[in-house]
Amino acid sequence: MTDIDTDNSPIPERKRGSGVKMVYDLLRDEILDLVLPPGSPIDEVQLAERLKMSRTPIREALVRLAGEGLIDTLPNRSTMVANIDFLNLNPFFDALVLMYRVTTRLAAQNHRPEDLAIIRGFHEDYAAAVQTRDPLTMIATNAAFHAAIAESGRNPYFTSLFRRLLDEGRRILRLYYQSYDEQFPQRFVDEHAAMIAAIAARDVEAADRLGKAHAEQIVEQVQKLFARNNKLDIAL
Amino acid sequence: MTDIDTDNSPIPERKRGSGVKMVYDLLRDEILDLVLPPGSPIDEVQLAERLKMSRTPIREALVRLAGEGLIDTLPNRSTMVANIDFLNLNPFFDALVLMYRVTTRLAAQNHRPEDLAIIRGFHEDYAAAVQTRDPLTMIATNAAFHAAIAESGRNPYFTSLFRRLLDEGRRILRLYYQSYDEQFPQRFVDEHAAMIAAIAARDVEAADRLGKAHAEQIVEQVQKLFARNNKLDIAL
DNA sequence: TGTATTTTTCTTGTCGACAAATAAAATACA
DNA sequence: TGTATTTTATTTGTCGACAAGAAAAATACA
Repeated sequence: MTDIDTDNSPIPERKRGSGVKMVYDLLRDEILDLVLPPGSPIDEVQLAERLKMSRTPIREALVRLAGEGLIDTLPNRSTMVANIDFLNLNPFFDALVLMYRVTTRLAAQNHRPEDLAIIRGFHEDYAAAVQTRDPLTMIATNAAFHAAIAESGRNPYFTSLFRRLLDEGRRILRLYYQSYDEQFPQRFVDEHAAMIAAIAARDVEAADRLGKAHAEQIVEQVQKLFARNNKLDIAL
Repeated sequence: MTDIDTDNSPIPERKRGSGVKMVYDLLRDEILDLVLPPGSPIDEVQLAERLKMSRTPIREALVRLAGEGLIDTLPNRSTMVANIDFLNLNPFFDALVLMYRVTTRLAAQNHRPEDLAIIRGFHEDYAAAVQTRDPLTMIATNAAFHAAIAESGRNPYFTSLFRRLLDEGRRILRLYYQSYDEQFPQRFVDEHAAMIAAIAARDVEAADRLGKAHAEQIVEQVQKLFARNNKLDIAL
């Protein structure tokens, strides 16, 4: 009964063609929620046994994840969850701030009425998650909120880069919420509301400004956190 | 003797692990050079026979190409070369201009001495291609030149998006050079030289300005071309 | 002749197996 | 005891095969 393998899954049958997507979604979530921390080895055979499928669909999912930079594959050797370069997050921050600006700006320009309903939906989900103080849900709904804004801007190139950055951000924020008190999320709720207002009013400049401020505020907080942690590490 | 299949390839042996990359590189080149035009069907079995390998590595290459948006995969049905939305290139142009600016700017900021040699190398390759009036090489070396600038800026997020845009640009420019006279490339050579100078001088603002002007100039030309073509199409 | 239904063909998604490449363990040797 | 070499074990990359879905062809029916 001390069996680690939890194979009482009641779904032995699976639709044709859903295999890759299933593995992809599962691994992606586990990576972004740090269930699989950076550097974790990923064993194809083990996964195949756990999900009761052959290695072929699993490999294809891994190829896709590697393309998105979520895992690293050493030729002929192991594959593992991609590491985060905490020592130099600047490229990440630069890209994040710019994409916050651009996507919010484009949303103000190009959104359609039906987009606002979706955006407001995620906004409320995030507010609810802040109330219940559930970090994982907070992080995920925050990312979904901004991804929805980007979608309404209707530039697939920006959207896909922004999605990738938000994904990476989920992993970084996960550490943030683990070690920092959670007073900021409420402020984010207010800022989100202001962004929605600017988008709805089609005020491009205001949207740009708010997106930039929102992003820089997040960056600043994360940088402050890491600066403190680094000092602690050195002190030890 | 009227056999279409050209299977007198003198390389029956192939190193382990090189299969996927080989297929990926081959298909990528053929797609970007429009040897496989947008909408072309891609048959796994046919490819497997041509390259004398099983379908497994081919499928993995296809998954990767799909992740980069170069092919579209219909579930349980065919997979084909991704189409280009000529009717609305604005998202592409917006992203392209911004990335030209950002990458050139970052290059001026973050490049190292050894980067300049690489950049100048591609610059000369491009100038040479202009002399010989070889469109395919012009397009490819132009993309390589700007990709090298992006690399020297050292922001992998921007670099990968820019690479994707340059790839897409290769396909679009391919049509440009097919139907337009080729007097512009020489002007591009001069603009490239100016960009290199600004980067070498670490003049961030000048680099930004030149990158923007260069990009907008290209966009303008392509738009002019398509406007003319559209009118012709309507006239017919 | 035109439409609906069945049959056939073709392509894809998945599987289990095998061999090459690498890492780990075991052994030999100084 | 420590290093070099062989042996074993593990894991990956590739293969050929098969069945599910969808498209095309063939047939039935009006």
